[in-house]
Amino acid sequence: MEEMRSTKLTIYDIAQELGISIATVSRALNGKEDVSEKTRERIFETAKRMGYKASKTAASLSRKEKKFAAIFPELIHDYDNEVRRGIEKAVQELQDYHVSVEMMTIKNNPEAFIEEIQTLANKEYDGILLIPCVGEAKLAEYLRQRDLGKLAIAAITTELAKDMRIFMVQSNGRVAGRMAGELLGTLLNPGKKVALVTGQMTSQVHQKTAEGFLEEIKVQKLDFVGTYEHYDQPSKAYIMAERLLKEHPDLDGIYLATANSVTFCNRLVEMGYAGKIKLVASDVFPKMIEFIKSGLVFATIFQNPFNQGRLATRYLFEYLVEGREFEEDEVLLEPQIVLKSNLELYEKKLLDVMSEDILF
Amino acid sequence: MEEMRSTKLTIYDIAQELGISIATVSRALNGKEDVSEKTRERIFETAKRMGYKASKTAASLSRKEKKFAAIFPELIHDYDNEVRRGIEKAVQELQDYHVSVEMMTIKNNPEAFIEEIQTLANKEYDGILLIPCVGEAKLAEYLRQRDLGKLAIAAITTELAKDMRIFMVQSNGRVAGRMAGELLGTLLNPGKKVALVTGQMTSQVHQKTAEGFLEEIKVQKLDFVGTYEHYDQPSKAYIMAERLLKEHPDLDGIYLATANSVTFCNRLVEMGYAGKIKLVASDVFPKMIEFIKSGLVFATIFQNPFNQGRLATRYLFEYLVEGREFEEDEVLLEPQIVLKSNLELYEKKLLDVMSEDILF
DNA sequence: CTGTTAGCGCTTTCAG
DNA sequence: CTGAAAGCGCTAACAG
Repeated sequence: MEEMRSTKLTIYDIAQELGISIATVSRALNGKEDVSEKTRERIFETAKRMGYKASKTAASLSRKEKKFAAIFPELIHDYDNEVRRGIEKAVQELQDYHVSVEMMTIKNNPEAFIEEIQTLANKEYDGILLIPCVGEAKLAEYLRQRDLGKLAIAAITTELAKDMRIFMVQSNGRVAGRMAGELLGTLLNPGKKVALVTGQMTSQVHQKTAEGFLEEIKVQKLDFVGTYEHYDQPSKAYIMAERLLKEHPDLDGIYLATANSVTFCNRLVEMGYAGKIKLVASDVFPKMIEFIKSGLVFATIFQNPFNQGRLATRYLFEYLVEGREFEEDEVLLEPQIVLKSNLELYEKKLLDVMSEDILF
Repeated sequence: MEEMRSTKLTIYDIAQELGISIATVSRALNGKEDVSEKTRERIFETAKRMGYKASKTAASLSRKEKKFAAIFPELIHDYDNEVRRGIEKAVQELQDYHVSVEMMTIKNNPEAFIEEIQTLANKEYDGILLIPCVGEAKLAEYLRQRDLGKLAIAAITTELAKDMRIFMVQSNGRVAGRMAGELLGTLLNPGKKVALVTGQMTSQVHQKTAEGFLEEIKVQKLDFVGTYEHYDQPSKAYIMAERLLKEHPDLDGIYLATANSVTFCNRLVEMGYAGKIKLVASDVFPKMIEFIKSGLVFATIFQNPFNQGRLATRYLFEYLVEGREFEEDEVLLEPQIVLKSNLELYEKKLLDVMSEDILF
């Protein structure tokens, strides 16, 4: 029978307790300059003692607008699109909290990205949401050399030095890899041959995914024949499918660890391997839905890009507005298994812009 | 480069446009009595035309508190506990929105429940969150006979007549059943014998789960030997395990569609069937985690009770405060597959009270 | 470094 | 049925 909300304690109360003005209390609590260290301490102490909880609603009613920008690369992938939808969802949820988020599309190279970021920093933006572009390593390097002022960067599956970002949101690659391994293990008897097909191993997520996969492959006692990288380029994927099957014509299973595997799959079908090789893939996008329906792909590991976008936006807000601290610099989302039997739920998700994942 | 937030349009603007007071606009927009049909219409029309969006933050700053209660049965299950945590999470998220949620624990029978509900209705509560008690059918019947005034009921996996509740939140039983069927199908060759073990088939969720399972079993060409109900009673579950294996000593797989299957599993192990029969189960709770780790259970279908509680609370709030309409009377959450390889994520979830599922 | 004051957008008495 | 006015809790100038 516990009450879950006490009668509201306000800055007014704590000001009164201390015999000072509410303005000072507000300043202190929000970490503004211009408050003596001594009173600041007293304020924090009493706030804590009295059990004060700030009202976000009241705050955002008077606060000046926080400006965010989300930077997307041109030539948007299904993945980016989902991230974008997630950000839009978060914006909608935050609409009463006095934040604006500008979506911008930039040339897909680190130079263009760094310039845009610099510009935003100068334009007094408060925070930016960074979606992966090619050449992440370079971007990270450029970033070090710039003065971004107080601009806060939230990375979505993008590698940056830890001190250059507030946090990074991404899928739990290691677990995703293990899941793929376990699924192939249940599909195939011990000793069967499996390969890993991926985009670029330079990326940390892909590396972790690969690690998890290899780990599990060992547990499942499958025979690992090698990793094949196609750098997310359709032409390479095409050729690579041929090479892989030439080198291992008796291959039994493949884990397609990158979302950009359509070309690869198509080539597989052309070569008559449909149904002969067990496939576990990554992500859910229109073409993948078809592959699963047709039975070409047995399962896919959903990495929830929508939630990646949504969470990143929300966390950035909490960091900037509520002063939330992030001990864990990496926020890992749980990958989910999608089979034919639950495919419809994800199919719906892609279509349904208003989908209620609840994140809230 | 679109701005995602326009400069705020307030009731003040629409009052001015119409040459009336903001009070009237507020009343009309909130569906209060005491506004002539004519002005109400004009107000709605202009609000729409001007693209007015109410500010929830401003509203909840002045609104009087909404009172909710969540009614739990005594002798709480793991399931209830998770639901409870979800509700608490939602309350925390809504803390600035001027709602209070009282958690109450009631004897586990429909009579006690109906009395409590009636009491709450008289005490001017605005809404209640209903967690399943035994004898749901009776509760539904009793409910019809009472005058609950304006009390809004949100059901969590509880069957009520549609006009007696605002909505019901539950897991997508049909899909869960299909998923279990597909998993058994990949584990077992066509023609193998499988059984369904469940709690009570009277409940709608269980029925749908069973339907989905049977449907998929057919697709997988497995041999279905029958449904076994143990009414969630440990003693029955114990005996039933024996009966099932006596009737089908050559059984190959079982889908344990109810969370209360620990006794059943234990008996299975005692009888020496561990490893001989493939098991797919339901939900994730401490004991189930052990079963999966040990390999006794291959997979379990997570039904996300935490999110059921969280969503229900949030939706009730949206209904009561924001006037949200629910075309879909049933809100179905997506079941998730938990294997050994991703178990750690769910294990963590159970422990981590503050887990960020985002739902939000 | 600190206090005063004017709102933010809305709901709710209290008077008509 | 409608309007005036007093806040809800907080922030942001503006004065000290």
